[in-house]
Amino acid sequence: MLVQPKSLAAQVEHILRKRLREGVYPPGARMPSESELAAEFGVSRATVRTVLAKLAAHGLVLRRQGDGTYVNERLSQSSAHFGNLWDFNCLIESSGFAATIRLLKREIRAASEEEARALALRPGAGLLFLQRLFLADGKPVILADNVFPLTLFRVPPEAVDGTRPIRQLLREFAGREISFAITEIHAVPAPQEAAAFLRRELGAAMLRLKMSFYGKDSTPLVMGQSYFDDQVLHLSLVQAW
Amino acid sequence: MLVQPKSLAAQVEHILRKRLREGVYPPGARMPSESELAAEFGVSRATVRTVLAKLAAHGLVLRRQGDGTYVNERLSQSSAHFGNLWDFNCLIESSGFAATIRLLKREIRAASEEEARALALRPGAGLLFLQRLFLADGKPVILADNVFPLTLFRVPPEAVDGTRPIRQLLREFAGREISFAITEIHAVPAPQEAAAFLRRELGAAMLRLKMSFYGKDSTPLVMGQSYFDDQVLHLSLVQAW
DNA sequence: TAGTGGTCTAGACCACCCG
DNA sequence: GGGTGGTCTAGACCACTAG
Repeated sequence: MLVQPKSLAAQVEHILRKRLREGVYPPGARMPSESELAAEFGVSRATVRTVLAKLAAHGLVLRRQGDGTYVNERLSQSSAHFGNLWDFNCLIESSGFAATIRLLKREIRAASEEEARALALRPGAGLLFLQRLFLADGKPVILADNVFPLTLFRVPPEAVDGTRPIRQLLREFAGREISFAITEIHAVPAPQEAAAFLRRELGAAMLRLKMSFYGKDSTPLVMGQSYFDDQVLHLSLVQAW
Repeated sequence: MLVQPKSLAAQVEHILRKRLREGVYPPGARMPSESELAAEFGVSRATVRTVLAKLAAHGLVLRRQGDGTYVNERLSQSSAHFGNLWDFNCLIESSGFAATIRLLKREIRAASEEEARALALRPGAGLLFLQRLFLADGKPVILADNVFPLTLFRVPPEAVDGTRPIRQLLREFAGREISFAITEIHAVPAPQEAAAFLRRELGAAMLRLKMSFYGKDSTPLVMGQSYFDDQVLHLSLVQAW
């Protein structure tokens, strides 16, 4: 039934997510039982269970002992499904817009004291600075500044494609995978630059996201500071327990 | 080794979280292997694995194939561990403050059209409205409005203790468990009421959180709108993959 | 009472990292 | 090579919900 490019569980998850997305299992509907799914895919019930547990943790489905697994019908309201808050491209696209990234600035400069501390570098170490504008259906929605340690890259920093999402950029040019991220969310009056690029009045209330991304070994990979126009793009999170 | 008040996995999780909290496994340290933990607790490796997977998903530990499981040392920076964003009491306490709730207003009124839609009621249905102020070490940090359908409660609405966290309140007075929540995060200029209670200037940039809580059967339980003073309390989220 | 999800086990094999 | 986490299985029993 299934071939093996990735794990069985990953394949099952991919198929189920696709069915949920395409409405094969419509919102509110009851899904097949664990045994039925296991039989259909030719895997053990345990494998199906790990997948369903993950989908439930992300709020896509609701499970009731003695009853069944149901498709969460309230997810249409929400954009950021737990794992795409950090990836603005995903966030924009899952809100139903077409996402594009425009590179505004690319500099190589020395790390400030704060940056050095956060990235576990010595002050003055080389950084690649990227300023980028994220557009949703052509409308500017996020202004993002990112700094990367130069030592991270396997290619000259000029070769780094600034129009890629961060995850891809790290994978492709640094051979690194993001393992976790810490995001701090603040409300601030729009500074001049953000107001200009996002077409808001100076001082208007805006969201500012300060993110740090780390690798598997807990190495700091990237820092970022972003201004987010929540009038166009809504920041909404699903949490499940 | 373990008695059975809850599931084995829940007990193991409780013990490991406690050890992490108390520094038995200090930040950055390598934890015992799955087999060692399984032997210590007298459970199968599979049971240990489900627990470690959960801790990893919440960002508490990092796992590396062929190497080991390590305590995430960057979590001290973060307050909201993606499971307590919705519970302001937890959020305040895990930021290191003492949390108290002050009940400002308690009303019984009819549902507006928007409220009725969101709570799946007919317009004009009875609601319990609570306005509450959350204090961190005595300083006001969150102003929260909540509306509950009156039909939810098993006791007269006057008997509902307005100084409890929402989860407890629903459990105790309605016999309901929260299954998931959807939170929308905006930056807005502080309205008069919020500015007054949170001691900020009128129009200052503030976070507004609009939350909806749902039960296992996807029933809407509560709606809330909260103003959050992010100058005292930081809103920071950990995400892991 | 039948069927569902919830829990747990024992064991197997693999992929990976390190010394 | 030895130990680690990653994957998967087959089967058992329990707790719960519905009809």
